[in-house]
Amino acid sequence: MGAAGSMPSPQLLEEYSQFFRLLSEPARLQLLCHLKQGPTDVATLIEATGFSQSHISRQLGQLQRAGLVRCDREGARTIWQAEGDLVDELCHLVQSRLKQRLESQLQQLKAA
Amino acid sequence: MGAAGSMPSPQLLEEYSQFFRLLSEPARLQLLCHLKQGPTDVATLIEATGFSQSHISRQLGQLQRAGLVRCDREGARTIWQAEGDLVDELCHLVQSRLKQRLESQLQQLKAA
DNA sequence: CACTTGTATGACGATACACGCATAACCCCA
DNA sequence: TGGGGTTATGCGTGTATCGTCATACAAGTG
Repeated sequence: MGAAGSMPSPQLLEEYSQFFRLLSEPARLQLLCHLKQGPTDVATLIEATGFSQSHISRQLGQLQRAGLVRCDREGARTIWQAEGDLVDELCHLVQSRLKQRLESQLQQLKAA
Repeated sequence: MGAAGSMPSPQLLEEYSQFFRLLSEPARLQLLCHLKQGPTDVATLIEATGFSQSHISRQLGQLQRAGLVRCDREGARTIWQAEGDLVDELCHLVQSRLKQRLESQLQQLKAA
């Protein structure tokens, strides 16, 4: 979405939106956060989140296809871990924005 | 989602996901891109995108509530414009990731 | 090989949301 | 104040996706 004059192609817009859609689900963000703490097996994720096993498996699958997560089979178990800092950076930017916005609203209230 | 040890609160995760959900719709990204070109009235957006008037009105409403867009009433018409560079930065990060990922896959193919 | 444990997947109900149509609310100008 | 143009909203429909249950698949152990 660069400067004026350049419109991203529909395909690129589609890819952007698909990526953001991945992060639009609290369950997936929660799983990513847990994996940020370090490699984790599924049993731990189940206990930590309360989600069903099948649900977790599906969400991890989606995150894996997007390259946000990877897994190593350790015997029968599967150990999952987050891959890359992209999501952290995105969340950090969004958090700054949210903070800034709330402060702005606070100023509005004070002025009134 | 900072470093190991800090888990965002469920409320914060919810806010993140709601924000990303906004960007998970190609129609909204497309509207944002058009508004990046400069302040635009709704008729132009209708012609540029082919969406119905009601659809555009709803999407702009959502973007406005999130502070990504603002409008000035110019007589009967409403002129809309994008606000801030947050989405550009987010898209830039995602684009880098997508590029990097494709190149990696290309290397895999070359090696095989 | 049976058996246990751990993971992925098909089927399904419930829910959420995009998108258009019709219409209401709004704003300007005779 | 009434009429034409512009934007917002109630409603209906279609579709996608979450989340669960049941089940198939994989991997280790007796």
